[in-house]
Amino acid sequence: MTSRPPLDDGLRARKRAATQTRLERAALALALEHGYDSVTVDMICEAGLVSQRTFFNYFGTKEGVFLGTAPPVPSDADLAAFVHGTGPDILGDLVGLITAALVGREPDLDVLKSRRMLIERTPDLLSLENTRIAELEESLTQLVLERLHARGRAEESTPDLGDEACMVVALAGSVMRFSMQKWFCAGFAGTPSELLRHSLGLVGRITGAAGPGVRP
Amino acid sequence: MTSRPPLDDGLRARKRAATQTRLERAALALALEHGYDSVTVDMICEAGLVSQRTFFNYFGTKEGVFLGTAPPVPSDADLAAFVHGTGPDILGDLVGLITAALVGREPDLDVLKSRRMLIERTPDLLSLENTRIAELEESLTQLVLERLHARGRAEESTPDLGDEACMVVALAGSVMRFSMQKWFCAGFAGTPSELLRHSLGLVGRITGAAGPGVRP
DNA sequence: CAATAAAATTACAGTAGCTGCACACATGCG
DNA sequence: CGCATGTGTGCAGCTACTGTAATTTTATTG
Repeated sequence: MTSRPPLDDGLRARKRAATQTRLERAALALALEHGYDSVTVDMICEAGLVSQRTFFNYFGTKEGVFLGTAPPVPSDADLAAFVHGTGPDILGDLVGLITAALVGREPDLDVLKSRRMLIERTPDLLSLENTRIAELEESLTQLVLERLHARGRAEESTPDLGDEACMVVALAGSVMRFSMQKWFCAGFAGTPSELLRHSLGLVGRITGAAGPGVRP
Repeated sequence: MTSRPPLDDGLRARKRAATQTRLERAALALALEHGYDSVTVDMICEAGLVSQRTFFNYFGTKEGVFLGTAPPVPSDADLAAFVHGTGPDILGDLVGLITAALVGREPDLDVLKSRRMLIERTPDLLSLENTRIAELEESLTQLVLERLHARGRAEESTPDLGDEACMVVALAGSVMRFSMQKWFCAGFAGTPSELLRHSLGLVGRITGAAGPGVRP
């Protein structure tokens, strides 16, 4: 109890990380081969050389191993950049922030893409993923509120500022879902940032906005 | 097979309907009393005087009895009114259409409100509900596309018209989620249509639109 | 290195949601 | 009444998931 806190690179931590990725990859491979529904937790455990109980100690649910253990949380730097961003396009900046967090988490792009395609085509997983994102909404709303404050907006002059922040987050969710589907299901020939610009352009066209970045 | 289709008001149909609502109400009452997680299917079956097997024949899943059997589908009249609507506010009209379908399905308003509050506070149910709505998205997109065509828009001049329709549906989903949460969790002091107007006003403010219904 | 504390893994038993199947029963219809 | 069809039920079984207690593995300390 008096010793220094456990190192991140001890044998223990390395073994843990190894087991986790081993299970994640085994699960992904099995699902791509047999389909999500046909894959049982026991199959994954056998392929990953752990007991079923250990599996659940790691991921909690069957879906967990496919979604990854950690929710996509942005870096502090990105967070600060967002709050103090001076652009007029809050929605676009927020979408960018979320995207960066999502992509920056998985170093292996092939694995990322396989995983995303599996999620996109599996209702169970997609539903769970949306739930996870919804759990982030509260903190995102807080974040948007901070930015609004930083830009001089206040509850005194705008009583429903909290609602506005909440709606920004909700709209960002829509844009994300649309873009994800476009990117991983339909195939979008272009870069991610082009796709996001396209999506945000659509929003502007629909709501009759002059377009993001308009200056009165 | 040559006889006329089974009457809607035969003994059989009436018994079926009775059993269904009996189970739905029993489930709702149990969940409000003990909490969703503590209620087991067996408890609902005992209260509803049916076997577990029959329960699953009716609802398929535990969640099903709480969400209601049929997804909220608008009436043909409302559908036609939407497609040929001439207002400039597609988003608002679509949100109104969905709301009407949702409210018009449950005659008993107390039951509706209890159910919605339970759904809203139960992640499992909320997630499932979102999945159900997502299943309607394809047909809604088609509907929006029809309206766009009726207003003279065509793929020839706007290649990404399908994307635009898809985004309209996605945005409507955001507005619905926001409004539902506001209505059933926070308490909104006002009529539903006021709430929807408020929500749509927020969207306009965020995207920099001159506002829905603007006439140049 | 040996002893000991802490953490990880495991087996085992049990619960709950859900399904296929076969059989009994009720209803609608001639 | 007699038959076809729809409906309810019991049962066996599968899968996801959890609590518990025992066992093994890693880390630390004397």
